[in-house]
Amino acid sequence: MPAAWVRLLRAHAALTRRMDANLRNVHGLTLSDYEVLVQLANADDRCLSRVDLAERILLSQSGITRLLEGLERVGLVERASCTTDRRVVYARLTEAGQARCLEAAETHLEDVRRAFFDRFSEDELRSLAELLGRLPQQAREADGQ
Amino acid sequence: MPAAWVRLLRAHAALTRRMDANLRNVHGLTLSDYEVLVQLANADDRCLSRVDLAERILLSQSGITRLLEGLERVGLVERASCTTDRRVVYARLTEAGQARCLEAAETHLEDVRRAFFDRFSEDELRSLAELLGRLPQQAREADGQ
DNA sequence: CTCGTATACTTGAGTCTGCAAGCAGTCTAG
DNA sequence: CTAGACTGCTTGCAGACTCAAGTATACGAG
Repeated sequence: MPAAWVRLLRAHAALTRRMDANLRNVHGLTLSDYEVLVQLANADDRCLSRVDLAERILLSQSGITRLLEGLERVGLVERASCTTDRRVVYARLTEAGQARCLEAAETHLEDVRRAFFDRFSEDELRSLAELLGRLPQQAREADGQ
Repeated sequence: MPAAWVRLLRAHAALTRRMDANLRNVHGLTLSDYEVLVQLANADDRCLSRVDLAERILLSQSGITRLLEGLERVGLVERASCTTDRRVVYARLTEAGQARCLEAAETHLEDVRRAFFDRFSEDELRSLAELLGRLPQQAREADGQ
């Protein structure tokens, strides 16, 4: 029987491919694009700094810069400066971004439903989440080496 | 509480980064490189076709071709032709490849131990593996849509 | 105030990967 | 036997991501 680690690798590859392909085809968004939109949609003022974003979706800072470039170009996100620290450049979700995020969520949540809710009971889902939560969730050492 | 899906994404990102970095630093191998070596080491005759390899480590065929280019260049893997079907080009683990795979395994298994065995009991590990195994494990539709 | 260090972000260069197209070998229907 | 479909592999191109270096701003010690 393949070990948990191998299955995690495969499940990740299989799921992200499927979900990314669906988001692309239906909404013209990458899975990463979508993750950024969701993070912003859930943030205070729909506004987050590059650094925060990088931490939340586990991407390097330069990755975030370039990802946002694309989203800014198509008007889903806009730049906003911080009044108290001029180094930070907020990424703010626009109205269009909010709308697109909601549309894409339908597709994505349907994928998540098929992948998770259709295969597990509520208890199983809770326990899967609990177990996965014990694995490292951050790139940097701090959280559990 | 973050859902299972989010935790899976993060755990994957955190773990692969850590493990990939270790393999690179200590042995000059990518995590993908290592996975290929392991698959070959476990295969009959230490020999596998490109297609088989692609399926096993969930990479596209072109990805495999280029990955093997690198491993061939440094002599860890060699090409071998198939007597019954001249389309297939086997990738065969060399002695050097076998040796390198064993060395790298030490580093990698230590990482796996820290990430998994130190955090879960045997029962928990079994149940994590079982739950993960119910998620799609293949890119193509067939296995569970 | 100012120098040194730390932080937020951007940019350049390079790597890894996938998709689509192409080539070569295989198989099947007629 | 042969035309057409299929399979295994490689290649051109483009995209997404990282690392390292660079710029601008902030902040603490003296």
